[in-house]
Parts: sequence; structure tokens; C-alpha cells
Amino acid sequence: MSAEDRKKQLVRIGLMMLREQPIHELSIDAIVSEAGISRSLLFQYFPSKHDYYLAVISAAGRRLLRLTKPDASRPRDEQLREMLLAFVAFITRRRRAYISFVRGAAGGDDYAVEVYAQTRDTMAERVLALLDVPEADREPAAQERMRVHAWFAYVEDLAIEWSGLPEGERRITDQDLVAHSIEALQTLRKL
Amino acid sequence: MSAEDRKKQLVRIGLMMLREQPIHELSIDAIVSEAGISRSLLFQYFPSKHDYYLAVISAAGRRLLRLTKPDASRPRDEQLREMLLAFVAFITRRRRAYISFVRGAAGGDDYAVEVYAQTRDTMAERVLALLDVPEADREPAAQERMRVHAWFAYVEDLAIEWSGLPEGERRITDQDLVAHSIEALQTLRKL
DNA sequence: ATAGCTCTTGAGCAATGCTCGACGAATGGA
DNA sequence: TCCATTCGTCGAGCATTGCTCAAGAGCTAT
Repeated sequence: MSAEDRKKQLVRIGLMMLREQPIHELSIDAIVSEAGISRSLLFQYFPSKHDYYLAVISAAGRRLLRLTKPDASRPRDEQLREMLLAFVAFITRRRRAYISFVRGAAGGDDYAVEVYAQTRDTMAERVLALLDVPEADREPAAQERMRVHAWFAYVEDLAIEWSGLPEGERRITDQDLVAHSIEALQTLRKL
Repeated sequence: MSAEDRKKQLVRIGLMMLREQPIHELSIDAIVSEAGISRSLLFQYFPSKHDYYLAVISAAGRRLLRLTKPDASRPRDEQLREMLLAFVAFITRRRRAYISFVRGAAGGDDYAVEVYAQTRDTMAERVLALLDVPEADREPAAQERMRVHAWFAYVEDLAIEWSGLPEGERRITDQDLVAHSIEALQTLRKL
């Protein structure tokens, strides 16, 4: 197998395993045995466990960004709606992995915090771009950024809690959840 | 040293170390060498690293609850304000440790997730109790709980980002931050 | 066929989570 | 006073795991 393919395979396996275990419980042994190779080979491609984790986490971030990318050809409000729907769907489908990524990943390891922060910043930027706020009404950028960032934490938490409920006990639909989130964003920005 | 004292000492050391390292980088060796005892002795009191972590994290949670406990003899709105001020102060003073607790702790390890969830639930309950909402205006409890929970994520994120700025670059005071948070809560509940 | 490049491995080191048997000091009946 | 029991403590050692190193195996190119 070529170097590039092998690397991709290993990252893919990492992403798969992330679904069932928090990131720092991912053992190199489990990975290499799943891939059917020796431990040494993994270290050929990723100098340290650290680097491997970083690759896996980055891949997770990129996947999230790809799956929630708005379709620029549609009206802005629909773009926002669909972006959030995709976001909620993403969390729902891979709840465990997402929590690992978001929380576990962000759990104090500087390198992982950065990947997560960057992913979320990108999402926040996209939202800001979609909001279509007149220049005059804009608060200082830092302020704005902080609020949207925190609002993302709000939506994320809602989605995590909501998707954690058994399907029967969810009182609202994902559509409702997204609608509420958008309303919340608009309201919060007016404070 | 008595068994009880030793246990407390070890947990105390864990809390201290949490300030500088994420929880899963806490090494048993570092702990025992700080305490001046042998590795075996720690395992006498805590059957596994897991159990030890759990003890440390629980202690962190209890400390947070203790330091943000509202003073029941004061007016409710002041209780809420002071509770949040204490919350922000807590995060500011031990930012690193708090992130470890919140994120690292919540990072997929079921046992830690539970400790964190319980801590946050307690805080959310306190807030609900302080809100003083007429029965008739209450939404279904689950709904209510979810929103307050998510609102906590909002405040937490604001506080973490805010306290991460160098003091010169903080455009607002902690008072402003708390006032904004309370406004946000009241607004969100009306949606 | 020889050289060289790339993918691969096994042996082994150091650190670490964890176990086990035992030592020493205090406590408490006989 | 003596023996036994209990309790806090430790050192040796096992298994796992993150990581290194030197070398093997297959392919291509001269």
C-alpha cells in the first residue's frame, strides 16, 4: 500500500474508533491491529501518538465543516437553516464521536483545543457572513465574535442534550430546535 | 497519617495539579512523588487510576458548587447575580483547571461526564429556583431544563473566552458579563 | 545482477498502571 | 508482659504501551 493510502487508512480507522471511545483512550495497539500492521509502521507515518491524534481530530473537524457547508446558491436564511440542520444531524448521527471531539479533544490538550477552536471559528464566521447585518449595526468585531461563539455553545449543548434523549422522548423536532436556535441568535444579538 | 487524611491529601494534590495539566495527563508518579509516598500506597486508597480521577473530579465539582452557592437571605435577583459573579470568578481564577474539568472531564469518559452533568444540573436547578416564574408560565420541565442547561453552556463559553483574554483586552467587566448573561436568560426563556 | 528506494517488521527500551507479599508500629485482650 | 490483630507503608515485579532502531523484503532502474 502506498504511503498516502496507508495514512488515510489509519486516519479513517481512527475516526471510526472515535465513535466508540474518547480520544485519549484510543490505543495505538487497537488501531494497528485493526489495520493489520505492526506498531512500528504507524510511527513511520506519525512521529508520535500526539501527531496521530492531531491528524484524526483535524480530519473530524474538516468533515464537520464539509458536511455543514452552506449552499451559496440559495437564499441566506435558508443557508443558515440548513447549516444548522446539518449541524444537528451531524451531532445526532455521531453523538459519541462528537463529544469526544468537542469536549475530549478540547480537554486541555493545547494542540486539540486549537483544532477545535479553529473549526468553531470557521463555523462562526460562516454564520456571521450569513447574518447580513448592516455595517452600522455591528458591534466591535471581538464582541460580535464572542457572542456568536457562545451562541454556538448554546446550540451545541441543545443538540447534544436533545440527541441524547431516546427518540420517543424528544418533545420537539430537529426543525423546531433549529428554528429556536436561529431565533435565539437574533435575539441575543440585540441585547 | 490516618487513612482519611491521606486520602484528602491525595485529592488535594490532584486538584492542585489539575491547575496545570489536563486530567488525563495527571500521572500517578507525579502525584505520589509530590505526596512523598510510594505508588502502592495510592492504590491502597484508590483501586485504580480511574477511581482516583473520579475522586478528584468530584471534589472539583463540589468546590464549584460550594463557591457559587447563593446566600438565601438575600433578594433573589441579587442571589442570581452573585452566583454568576462567583461562577465567572471561579473560571477566571482557575481557568486551566476548569477547562480540564469541563471539557477534559466531560471528554467522553462516562464517569466524568456524569460528575460534570450532575454539577451543572445542580447549578441549573438553583437558577430555576431563583427565577421565580409563576407556575402557569412554566413550560414543560424537560424543555425548561434543557434551555437553562444550554444557557449555562452559553455563559460558560463567554466566561472562558473572556477570561482567556489578557486583562487589557477585555472590553467589558465581569459585571457587564453577568448582566448580559442574566438578560440573555430572561430573553431566551421568552422565545 | 547489483544498487537503491520504499514499505514493512521484530526485538527491545523506558515509563506507567497495577498486584502481591511482607515489614514495622500501634492497639488490645490474655 | 506477650502474642495477635490491625493498619499504614513499601519494594519488587508483571503487563501494557508509547517509541526507537536496525534490518528484511519486494520493486524498479541501470
